[in-house]
Amino acid sequence: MAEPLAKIYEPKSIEAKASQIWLAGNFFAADAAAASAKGSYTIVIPPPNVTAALHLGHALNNTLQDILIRFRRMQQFNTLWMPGTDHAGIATQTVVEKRLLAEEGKRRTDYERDEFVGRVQAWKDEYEGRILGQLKSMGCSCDWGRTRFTMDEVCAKAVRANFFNLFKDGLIYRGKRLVNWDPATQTVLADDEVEHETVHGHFWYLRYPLVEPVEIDGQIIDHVTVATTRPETMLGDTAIAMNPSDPRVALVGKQVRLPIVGRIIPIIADEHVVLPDPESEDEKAKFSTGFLKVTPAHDPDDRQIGLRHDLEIINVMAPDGSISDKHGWEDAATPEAQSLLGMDRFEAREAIVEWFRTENLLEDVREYTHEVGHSYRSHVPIEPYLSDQWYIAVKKPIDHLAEKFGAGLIEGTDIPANSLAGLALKPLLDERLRFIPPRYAKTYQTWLEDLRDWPISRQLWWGHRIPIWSSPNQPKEVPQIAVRQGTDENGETVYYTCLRPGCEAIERQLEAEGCRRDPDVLDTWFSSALWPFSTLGWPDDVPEMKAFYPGDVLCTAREIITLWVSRMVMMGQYCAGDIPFKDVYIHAMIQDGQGRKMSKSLGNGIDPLVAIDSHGADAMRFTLASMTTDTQDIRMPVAPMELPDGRTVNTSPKFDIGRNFCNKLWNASRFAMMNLDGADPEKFDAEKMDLTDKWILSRLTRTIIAVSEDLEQFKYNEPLNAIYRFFWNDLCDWYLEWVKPRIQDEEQKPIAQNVLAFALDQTLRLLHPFIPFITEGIFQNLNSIAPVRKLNALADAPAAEAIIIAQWPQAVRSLIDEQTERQISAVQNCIRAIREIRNKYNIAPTRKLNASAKAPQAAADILNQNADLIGNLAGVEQFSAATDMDKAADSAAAIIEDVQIYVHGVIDPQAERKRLEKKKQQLENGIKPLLAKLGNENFVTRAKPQVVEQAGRRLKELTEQLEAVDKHLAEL
RNA sequence: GGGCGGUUAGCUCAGUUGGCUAGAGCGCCUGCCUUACAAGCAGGAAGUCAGAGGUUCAAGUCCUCUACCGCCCA
Repeated sequence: MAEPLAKIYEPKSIEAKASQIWLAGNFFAADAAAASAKGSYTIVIPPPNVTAALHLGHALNNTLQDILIRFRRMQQFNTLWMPGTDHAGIATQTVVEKRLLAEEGKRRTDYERDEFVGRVQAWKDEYEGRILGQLKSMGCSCDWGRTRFTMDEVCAKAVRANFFNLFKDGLIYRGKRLVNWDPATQTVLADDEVEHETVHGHFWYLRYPLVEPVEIDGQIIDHVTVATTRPETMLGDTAIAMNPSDPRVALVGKQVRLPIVGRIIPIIADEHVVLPDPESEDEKAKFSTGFLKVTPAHDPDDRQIGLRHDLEIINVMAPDGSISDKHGWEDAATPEAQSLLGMDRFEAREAIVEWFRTENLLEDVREYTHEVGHSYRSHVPIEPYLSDQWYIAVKKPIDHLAEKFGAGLIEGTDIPANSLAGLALKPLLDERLRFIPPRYAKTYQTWLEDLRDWPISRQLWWGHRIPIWSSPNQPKEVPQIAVRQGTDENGETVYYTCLRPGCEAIERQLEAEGCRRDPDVLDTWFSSALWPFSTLGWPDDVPEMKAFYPGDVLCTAREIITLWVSRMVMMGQYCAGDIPFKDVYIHAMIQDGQGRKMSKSLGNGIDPLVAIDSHGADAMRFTLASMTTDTQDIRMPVAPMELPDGRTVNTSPKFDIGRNFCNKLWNASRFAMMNLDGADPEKFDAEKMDLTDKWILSRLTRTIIAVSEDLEQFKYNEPLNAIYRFFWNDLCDWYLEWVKPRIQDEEQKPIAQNVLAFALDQTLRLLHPFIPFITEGIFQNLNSIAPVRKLNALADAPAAEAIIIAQWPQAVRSLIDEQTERQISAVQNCIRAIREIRNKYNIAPTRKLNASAKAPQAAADILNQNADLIGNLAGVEQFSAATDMDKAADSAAAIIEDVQIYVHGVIDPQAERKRLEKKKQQLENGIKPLLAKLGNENFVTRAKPQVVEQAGRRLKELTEQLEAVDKHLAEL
């Protein structure tokens, strides 16, 4: 026999107790060999970054996943929730670099590569531990024994295998492109790692002198004026472009002497140049001078112009964004140019503008607001930078996949069905991949349709090192390697060799032969893309792949749809031959009370562990789930609160919702169990159930149906609301109150006990996915007090050693009893009416009253039959109803539908008049629109007949009630 | 610039295929420490459904436009 429930609900102790039970039972573990008639159900966790501890958004994300996995586990699927963390290349390296600089004053380059990686590894170990600890505190029922990390051996093997396959299929290539360069972290970024921010900047109008003045329409022109937002790039200008339809087109072919540098550059004609038009709505035309400085090394558009006109490419910056003549700028000969070397790009901007001003070559400065790309990690402006990078060809057909996935372009796109982009797009179009809510499918589709090749190399030290060795000499081909020929930065022939995983001997041999391994690492998303199967052991032939792949649902935030979801689908198809999940559930973003993102810098974040300390893990989960609808934001007011241990920390008063609910559940369960002593299922007789028993079982059944259907559809707020209403408003407010006297009655007791035990059991099971700890704790006690919960042949709650593996409630539809529900509803209305009168007349709760009711025969019968129910909850001693009941002169009256309730001996004419006048007003308000409707011939002839009939019936009812009210008023 | 959300009670939000008097929690007001629960119980007040127009017998719900707030993408 377990201890009875503690008097006070204490989340901490119940959390510890439940965790212990789950751990001891090994209930989270998934067995690839297990047979389940239902099949398997798999979720892979979106691996949190090891950059930092989890925030409330993660708490939401993982709560929702845990709800799904616990629901399916109770439905007896073979469930796997795969946990793990992500190495988050650039993000983690950046935070560690910042910390090293702050704490030790050292930069990355002050360390050897291995040493630095070791420091990041230490950070990772610390945060991985914290993150997994947070997840466990939240109650996440992940299979912890399978915990993976994107850079561990198992995942690394998958990365190597996939890279090799892509390379062998010719999908990985070396390309020289203008990349999104982050000068702060000194790495290339993919397009979607660039954030566009509005910047209040300027257009500077710079005069470039012509080598020889030109006469156009009698005017001598000795210079052209270019408008630029980035004057510092002028050092790398290699042409001036103008639109061929510009009236000054005679200038084409002339030459300009580039200020500061002295470089002689041509004026060329290119359609790209926007003609000036000060009146134009188009910003570009408004600010344009008609002359465009062309800097192919530092601007994507200029790069295109440069390619069209075969212009020289002069890179004037070092990788850190400072002005440099060491990276492709060879004519920095003038003292002015020399003086700029080494300056940061923004310092150089100022210096150059100042130079133009002093030289009287600065024609104008105009304010200009525009969007500028910034690094999503370092937040510095992106520098378009020409460099060699590894790319994945996303729209290239893959011949050997044509048979499986089809070939040719997907209709309406330029995407071959058997290209990587096609592999990701097709399942959506075929409706095999589904987004919830559906609107997010568009984000996914548009992104894939506009996709460009994916740059995968990153100039970082923290990540999967690119498995390519290069050499000027062609290596000997063996089956474990793939070789491609290319040209290096200097145009020399180079052989790129890629190796399968597990060929360390060959690697050493290649290096001994002088092959150099690529120093770069892979984009983090390259390994994340493999997560749904790398974690299971792909590419090895393991039982886990057969048992748990493809998975079922991915649960994530919308910002990650393009970065991650798309790439998982792509690689799932390419590597494992199938999509990694059927459903993508996109949940809301958590904001603070003012609708701002939670962030460290604003100090408005909430640590899940703090919420657990302040309110309990179940309370946090309850609140998060109850706020989850399909909207895209959740506002969570943030307020500091003092914890028992003295810390003042951010939490949210919103968690009160969950805590109050848990407290209620605790107390109601405690009360129920206090009364379940000696409960014996053998003594249950369905024939002896009273109206309240049948009613609560009917309500319970409806709740089971609703909750099950809602969870199938990834709804969270609705099922929780349904249980809330059932548990609090039906079970606690009414059934428990009605049970109290029955427990004292030996005849009634066995019936009430069994129904109560069953209802409590089912309520706990329905709640378990949402609030696992408290339900487990109570369930254990219930197992001791009433080990068998069943209602003979009517319904069964199969026993289980723990609720986490208990069978999900089965709806017995025959228990739904509409007549009973209507009858109880009439009884409740009667009770409420009497309570209202008690309240209005300020009658002490202890004072017993007499009451009567005038009602139609059927209603009168019900009320008479259930007079004790009314008596118990309304404090009424004598009650009787009849069709011809007279209203005693000293009684207060209430009119509810076709029933009139009289409460005797309490009349206060003034108060009574007030009440009745109010009721009259309400009735008139209801009657008015009905009269208008029914007086409208269009309504009567065109609305559905049952609607018209209903309105007529309603009008009759309300009119009768109004007559009754008038009668009572007259009698006062 | 393209796309997507939101605007309903003081606050935070529900509201399905258009159809009885638009709901909940918190807060507020009144009365209760009633032997499960004051983190509670009983009762109550509170809404021009952002604005304008349209479709319809009927619009919080469908359509168009406007305003404000926010997100994603370029």
